[in-house]
Amino acid sequence: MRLYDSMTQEKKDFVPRDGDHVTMYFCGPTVYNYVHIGNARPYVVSMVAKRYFESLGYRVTLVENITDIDDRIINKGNAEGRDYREVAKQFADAYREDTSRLGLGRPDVEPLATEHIQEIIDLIAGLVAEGHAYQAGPDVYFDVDSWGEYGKLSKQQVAEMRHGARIDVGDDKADPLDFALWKGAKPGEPAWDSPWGQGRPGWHIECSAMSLKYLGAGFDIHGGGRDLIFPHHENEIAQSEAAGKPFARFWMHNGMLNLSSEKMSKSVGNIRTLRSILDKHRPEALIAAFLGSHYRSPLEFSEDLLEETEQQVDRLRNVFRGLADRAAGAPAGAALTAADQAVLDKLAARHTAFDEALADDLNTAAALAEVFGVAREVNAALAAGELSAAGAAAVRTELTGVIHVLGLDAVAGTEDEIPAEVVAMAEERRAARAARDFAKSDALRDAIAEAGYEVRDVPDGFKIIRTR
RNA sequence: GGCGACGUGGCCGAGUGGCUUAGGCACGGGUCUGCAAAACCCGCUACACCGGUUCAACUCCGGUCGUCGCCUCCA
Repeated sequence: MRLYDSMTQEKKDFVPRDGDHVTMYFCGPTVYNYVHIGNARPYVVSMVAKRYFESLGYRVTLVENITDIDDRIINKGNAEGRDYREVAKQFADAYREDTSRLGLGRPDVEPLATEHIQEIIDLIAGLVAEGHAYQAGPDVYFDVDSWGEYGKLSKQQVAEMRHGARIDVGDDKADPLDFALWKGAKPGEPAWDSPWGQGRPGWHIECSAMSLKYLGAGFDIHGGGRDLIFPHHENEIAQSEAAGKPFARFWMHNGMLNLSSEKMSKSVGNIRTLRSILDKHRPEALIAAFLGSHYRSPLEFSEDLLEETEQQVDRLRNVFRGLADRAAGAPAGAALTAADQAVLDKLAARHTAFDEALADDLNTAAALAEVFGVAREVNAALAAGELSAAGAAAVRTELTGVIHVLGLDAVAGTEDEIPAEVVAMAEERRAARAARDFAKSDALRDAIAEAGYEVRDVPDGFKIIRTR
């Protein structure tokens, strides 16, 4: 596979450090509020990347942290008169709940910063001992000047950065670029004991400590949003490598989401939370919206986009419905016909193209196009009656595997639970149609639609499907 | 100012030096249907602008215009 690396700014052949084992770390959210849809993109990208690697036969360990100690969490707690832990717990739970609704499973490890204070302290102590960090008052800072490679990821010139840098009043930094590894606690703030007194970890250090703990030095892929390149990832590299730990081998950054017309602002109402989207749209539609463009491109996010992808997933769902109907009652061990084989051959070619698309820097948009190509070919074969029951079953099995990689498993689900009253209305409608009472028939169809279902007339009767 | 993206047909969005009609959505015309829906078939077909390189550029190079992200907390 070829994977773009933000460090070298080019696509490189990806070969895991450990043979058949891929190690990945993605920066997760700081849980001071419900996560917004922007937070969902790296989540989806990482889970799809994991599935792709697994489809290639690799074993994958994906670590995605949850930052549960941070100024914003503390501030929120203070503002609401609650303990910061309560705030962090509430939104960490909400984050897991919201992302789980996407149906992509969970990362293998989801470490919390507050459960790795010792690892963080050990890492900082090492940096202090090596002369890469220093204590200043109650705080400990990383000495940027001591690390010659600072700026190598963001391509920022240290001298340039100093120009525009601001020094916060009250800081004891020796250099405006130095960043906090450990923040001394002010009265009333959450704190842990450390060699430098009571305090809490700075933001960047947790990711270094936890990625190195779970994946070891020189792990394969570190990902996150583009906006994390500076300072977050730059700092992670500096503090990790200065501590003698080679860091990530590939840097994978996803593009930002733009909210059309609605600028993401701090004012609470403007933020599009993941849960608000999922309350209104099926998770597959959101996933399709993300996968429809390349992960590195900025994505214009809108209601129109979601409505379009709702149509797309409906299309895929219809393929599976058609396949399931055709495959029903397939006799075990039935031989495939030549026509079946022709369809399977086309599918195999699409599958190859699908894999090749993903092998090129995870080009999900091109991969998805192949899936739609299959949809057209399969529908055509179905319409022409060229697929036997056994053939349809074989196609369905193969196609299910393909869409699984993209996390679109839900479109393969064809088992809609239809309420008895809806079925009764459909039966009544059938009778009305048989009696050529089309006014009544149409009224019943409207009533069924009202109930959230769609009735389709098929040769031997009707078919009911759930709409949203 | 520094770093980095990007400008593709009605919309979204891949991609490549000389056939990809990418794909989806929307739209128009058909087939099917009592009418629909779904599905299939057909159609609509682009590459911001100006130069240059080349037998050949949407694709390479240079410039112009425009949009955007980061440089401060941020997925």
